[in-house]
Amino acid sequence: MHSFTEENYLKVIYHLSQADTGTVQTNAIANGMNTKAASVTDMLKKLSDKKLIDYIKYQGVTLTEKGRAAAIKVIRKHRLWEVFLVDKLKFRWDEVHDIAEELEHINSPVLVERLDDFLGFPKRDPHGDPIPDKDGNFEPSENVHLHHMTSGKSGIIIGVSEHSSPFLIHLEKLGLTIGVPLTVLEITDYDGSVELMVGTQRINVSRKVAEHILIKL
Amino acid sequence: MHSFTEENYLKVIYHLSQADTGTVQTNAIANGMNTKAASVTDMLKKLSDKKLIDYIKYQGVTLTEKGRAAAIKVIRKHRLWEVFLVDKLKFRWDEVHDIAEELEHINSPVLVERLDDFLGFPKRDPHGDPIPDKDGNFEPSENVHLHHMTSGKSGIIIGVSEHSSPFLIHLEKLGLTIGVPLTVLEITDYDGSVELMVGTQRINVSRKVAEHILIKL
DNA sequence: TAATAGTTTTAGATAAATCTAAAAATTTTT
DNA sequence: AAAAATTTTTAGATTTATCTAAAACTATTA
Ligand SMILES: [Mn+2]
Ligand SMILES: [Mn+2]
Ligand SMILES: [Mn+2]
Ligand SMILES: [Mn+2]
Repeated sequence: MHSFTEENYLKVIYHLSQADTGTVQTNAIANGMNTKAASVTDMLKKLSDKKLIDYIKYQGVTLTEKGRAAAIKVIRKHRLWEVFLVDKLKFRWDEVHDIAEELEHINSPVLVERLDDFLGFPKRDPHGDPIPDKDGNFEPSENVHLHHMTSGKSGIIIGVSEHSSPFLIHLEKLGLTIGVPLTVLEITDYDGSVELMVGTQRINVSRKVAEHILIKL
Repeated sequence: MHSFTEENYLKVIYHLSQADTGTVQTNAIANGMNTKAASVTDMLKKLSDKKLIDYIKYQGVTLTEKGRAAAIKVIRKHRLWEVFLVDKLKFRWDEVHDIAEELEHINSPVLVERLDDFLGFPKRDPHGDPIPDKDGNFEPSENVHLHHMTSGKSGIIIGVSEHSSPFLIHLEKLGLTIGVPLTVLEITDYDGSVELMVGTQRINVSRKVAEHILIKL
């Protein structure tokens, strides 16, 4: 089995390789892991020895099929536990990420399958992220980030790409939760902030916020 | 917070100090932790520095109030998760111990309270062990081990003091599960095995098995 | 293309938890 | 109360994951 640390590295590498295509850089991983580049290099050698990543010195890394499968297993667990916490234990969507960061490392394949069954095989977690099935398959969401939309376009909020409590509480205050329909009035040239119509309300969100809201057109 | 390892040491020390009174010996801990006496000595120094145990070289250890409270928190989590696995996820009682060994280290006080609520504040786990409440209180069971009973006495099975899958599956085969009423016919002098009446069935269990069955008179 | 800036790797240390082998202390037996 | 047996502790290594500082490499800019 893989250590907690190895699993967290794999998850960070997976998410970075989703964000932009191409190889993942040492510094980006260090940032994602809240650690130093030197520590990352040490771990990259280890993950490479285990055939979880393809690694060429100075050239960045990509996940192997084995590494990708391992990363997706962890992500599946994370998202299933988040559903459990919200649906069954009545946590709010902004409270569950940190607990799921711990629960995602529990190692029992049968537990994951039983949990999935107990939850009714949910397709998405409380933040709108797709939940991989037991074979690792999921519909890669065709969603667009709010800051990439253009004036006049409409859609509904399908998810968020940041899970921190302050961010989610902020969204809630603005009434911007999953399932809410909206129309983009304008993307401001000056600061990139987005002017929205939500129901009868006119709302302005900063570019920083818009970058973490996912819209289904 | 305490590391997983520290928590496991505290739990082992707690259980050993329940088993027989007086101080707990280094070798007993080493046995319980599947480690070597030298490693235990190292850890005892660390736990002593943290004021979790009272430790005098060569004289064994006892838990401080702080140490006892920490141990009981872990035990509470272990037993609540076992109830979750059996009641909600439909695991058998012999399948849950190892998974609970991992789940017991998840660190979120609010999660434990929500879980307790979700499960309906159970008083006992699937093996009949009492579940400490959020303040650490529980009724210390006044039960007697089967091998300490005498001929003619009756009672019902209230719990088991071993949680391994082979043992529990063996009990299940004999029909000796929690809640079953029985009468002791004889404690054999020769090998300590116990002759039982369970319903209309006459059953013989070895001393080794009898040592791990708890009876409420 | 040569200097500069930025990124990544190596070298060497540290902290946690473990180990083996040997020394020290305690308990049991004669 | 010695001697023997057992238990416990120390000394010194090892493994994993981390760090800082310096060296090596790559990319950018002039
Ligand atoms: Mn999350
Ligand atoms: Mn994690
Ligand atoms: Mn158990
Ligand atoms: Mn444990």
